[in-house]
Amino acid sequence: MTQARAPRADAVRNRKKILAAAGEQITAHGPEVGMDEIAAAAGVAVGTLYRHFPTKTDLVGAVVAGRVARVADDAEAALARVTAGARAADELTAFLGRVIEASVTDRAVKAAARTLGAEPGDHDDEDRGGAAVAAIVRAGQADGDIHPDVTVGDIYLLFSTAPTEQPPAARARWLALVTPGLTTRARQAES
Amino acid sequence: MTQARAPRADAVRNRKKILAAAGEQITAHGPEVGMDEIAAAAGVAVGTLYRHFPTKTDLVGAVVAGRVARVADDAEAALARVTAGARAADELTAFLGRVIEASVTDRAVKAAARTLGAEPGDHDDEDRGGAAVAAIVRAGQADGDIHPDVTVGDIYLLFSTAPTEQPPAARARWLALVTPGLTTRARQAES
Amino acid sequence: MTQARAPRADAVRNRKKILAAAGEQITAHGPEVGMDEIAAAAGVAVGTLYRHFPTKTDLVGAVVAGRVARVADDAEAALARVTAGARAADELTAFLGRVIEASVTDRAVKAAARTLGAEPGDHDDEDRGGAAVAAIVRAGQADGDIHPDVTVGDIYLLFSTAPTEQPPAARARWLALVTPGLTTRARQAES
Amino acid sequence: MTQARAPRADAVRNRKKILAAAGEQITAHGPEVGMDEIAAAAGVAVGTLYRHFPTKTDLVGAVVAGRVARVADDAEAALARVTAGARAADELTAFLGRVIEASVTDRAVKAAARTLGAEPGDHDDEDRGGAAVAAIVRAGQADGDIHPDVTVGDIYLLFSTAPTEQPPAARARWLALVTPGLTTRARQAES
DNA sequence: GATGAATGAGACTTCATTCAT
DNA sequence: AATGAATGAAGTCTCATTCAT
Repeated sequence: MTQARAPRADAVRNRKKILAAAGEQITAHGPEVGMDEIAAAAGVAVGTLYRHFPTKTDLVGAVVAGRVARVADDAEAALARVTAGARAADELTAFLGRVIEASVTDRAVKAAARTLGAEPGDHDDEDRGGAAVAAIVRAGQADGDIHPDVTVGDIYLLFSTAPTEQPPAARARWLALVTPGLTTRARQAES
Repeated sequence: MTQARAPRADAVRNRKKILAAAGEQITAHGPEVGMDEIAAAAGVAVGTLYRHFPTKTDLVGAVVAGRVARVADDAEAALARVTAGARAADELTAFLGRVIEASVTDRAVKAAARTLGAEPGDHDDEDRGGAAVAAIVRAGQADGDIHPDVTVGDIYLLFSTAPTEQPPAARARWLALVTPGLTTRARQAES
Repeated sequence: MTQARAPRADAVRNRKKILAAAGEQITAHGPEVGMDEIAAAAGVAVGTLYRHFPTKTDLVGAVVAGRVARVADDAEAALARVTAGARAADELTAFLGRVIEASVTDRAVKAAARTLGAEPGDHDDEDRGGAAVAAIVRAGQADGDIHPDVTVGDIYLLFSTAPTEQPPAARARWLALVTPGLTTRARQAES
Repeated sequence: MTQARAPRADAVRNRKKILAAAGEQITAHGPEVGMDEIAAAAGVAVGTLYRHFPTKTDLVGAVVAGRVARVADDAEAALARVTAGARAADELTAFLGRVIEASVTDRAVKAAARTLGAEPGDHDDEDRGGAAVAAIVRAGQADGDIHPDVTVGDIYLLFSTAPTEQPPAARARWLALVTPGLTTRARQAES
C-alpha cells in the first residue's frame, strides 16, 4: 500500500508561505481580505492559492485550525504545570487570559475561539485542547477551587465571548467579572 | 441667524419610513443588507435614503440608536420596579437576560449592545439607560446584594459580549456563569 | 390601475445602446464575449449593463429575442406577398434562404433559429413568425405545391440545422437538397 | 538524416490512454471539459498530456479523427453490403441515420461530422470513408435510385447539419425531410 | 519523458455611492 | 426634495498553458 506520494518540496514551501501570509493578513485585517491580497502577500499567484485551498472558506478554516493548535498547545502546557504542582484554578484563569490576549492581536484566534465555542470538537487539536482543559478543570474541582458543575464547554463558551475589541483595562475587568462564575470562592473586591 | 428651516412634512414621513424599514431589514438579515433593499422596503428610492443618511454607516448608526432607546426604556422600567420594592439584584439579572434575548432575534440590538460597551455614552438615550442601570446597581449595592465595585460599564461590558449566536441553553448557562461576578453571594450549583 | 411608470428616457437610450452593442459583439465574436467588452462597446459601465440584464443569460436571451422578431417580420412580409399573389412554395424557399444567409453574418440569429427549433414557441414574436409561416405553408398546400404533411415545426427544424458556417456554395447546395422534402415535385437536377 | 527515433513504449501507451480518456470525457461532457479532468481520467499528469498534444485544439482534433475512423468503418461495411446485393439508396439512408444516432450520444462524433462537412478531406480515414460513401452513391445512381448530381460532399454536408440535440422524433422527421433531396422518387407522405 | 505546481488573465457578479432628470 | 439609473472598483473563482523538479 503505497502512501499518497510525498508532496513536492516547492508545494510544501508554498503552502507554508500561503498559510503564513493568510494568517498575517487575516490577523491584521480580518477574514474579509481579498484572496488577491493574500496571494500577493504570500508571493504567489491567486491560482496557486486556489490550488492549495479550493475556497476562501477552506483557507480561512486552515488558518483558524492553526490557531486552534496553538491554543491546544497552551492548554497542554498549563496542564503540565498543574501536574507539576501549580494550582489548577490559577492556571485556568491565566490560560483564559492568555487566549484573550492572543485574540486581541489575532482576529483569527478569535474565530478559532468562536469555532471552539460552537462545535463539540471533533478534530485533533480541538480534542487535544479540550482534553487538557478538562484535566485542569477536574484538578481544580478536586482541589475544591473550581465549582463542581463547570465543564470544558463553559470555558469555551466564555472565551468565545471575550471582549477582544475592547481596551486592555476592559479585558482585564471582564476576566475579573467572569472568574467568580468558575471558582468556589466568593468574589473579592478589585484593587 | 436663520433657523434650519422646518423640514417638509413628507421628508419627515420618509425619514420615519426609512428608519422603520432599515430596522426591519437589519433585524432580519443583519447589517449587510444592501442599501437598495432597505430603500425598496421603505418604499423610497436609494437617492432619498442617501439624502437622509449620507452613508450606510450613518443609517445603521441611527437604527442602532433606536435600539439603544428601547434598552434604555427597559432599564428605566426595571428601575421603576426596584423603586417600587423589587430586589435590585434580581432586576439587574433579569434585565441582562432580556437584553440578551432581544439581541438574539434582533441583530441591530446586538450592534447596539456593542456600541454601548465601546463608547462612554454621550447621547441622550445612552445616558438615560446608563442612569437607570446605575441606579439599579446602587440600589443593589445598598442592599448588599451587588458587589460594591460593580459599575454601569461592567454591565455594558457584559452584554456587549453575550453569546447571541449560541443556542438558548448556552445563553442561559452564560448568564449563570456571569452573574456571580456581579453579586456578593458565592456561586451556587445549577439544578 | 396605474401603469408601471414610464421608463426614464436615458435608461431607454442605454437599453438600446446595450442591446445594439451586445448584438454586434455577439454577432461578431459569438456569445462568449465578456460582459466587460459588451459594456465597453455600449459605452456604459458593467453595472449599468447588469441593471438592465441581471445575468449574461438574460442579455443573450434579449438579443436572440430581437433576432426572432426580425425573422418574424420577414415571415410576415413573405406572407403578405403570398396573399398578394406570389407563389407560396417559392416564398417559403426564399424565406428559408434569407434566414440562413442572415445567420451567416449573425451568430445571434443562429441561436435564435436554434431556439425556434427547440421550443414550441410561446412568446409573441415566435407566435407571430410561426403564424405567418404556417399560413404560407397552408397556401402552398392549397396550391398543391407543398407536401400535405409539412408543418411549421419542419421549417423550424430545417433552419435550426442550416450549415451557416459553410461557404456560400455549400449553403446554396444545402437548400437545394432540402427543398424537395418540402415540395411535391420530384427533385430536378441542378444546373 | 536520422529518423525520428522510435517512441518509447510507455509514451505510446500514454498516448493511447490519453486519447481514450479524452474520448470518454468529450463524449460525456462535451469539448468544454478541462484539460485537468481529461488528464486525471487518463491517469497521467497534465504535463504529459501537453507533451503529446501541444494544445487543447490538437487533442480534440485527435479525438475527432478517431470518430472519423469509426464512421469510415461504418461506411465501408455499408458498401460491402451493397456490393453483396443490398439496395444502395437504402444503405445510404440507413448509414446517414446511424451517424446521426451516434452523434446523439457522442458529442465528439458530432464534431467529427462537422469536420467532415467542412474540409475536403485529406486524412486517411476521411478518404477511406469518403471513398466508400462515393461508391455507394455511384451504385445508387447506377440503380437510378439516387439523384445523378448527388456527391459525397452532399452527404457530408447533410450529416454535418443533423439535429443531434433534438428529440428522437425530430431526428427521424429530419431524416425523412432530407431523404427526398437525395433520391429520385417523389416524396411520399409519412404514416 | 513524466509530473503536477504555478501562472495570471479573464469570467461573472455585487454594491455603496453619485448625479442627471 | 425625490427618483432611480449609472458608476466602477472589488470580490471570488476557473482554466489553458508553462516550467521547475
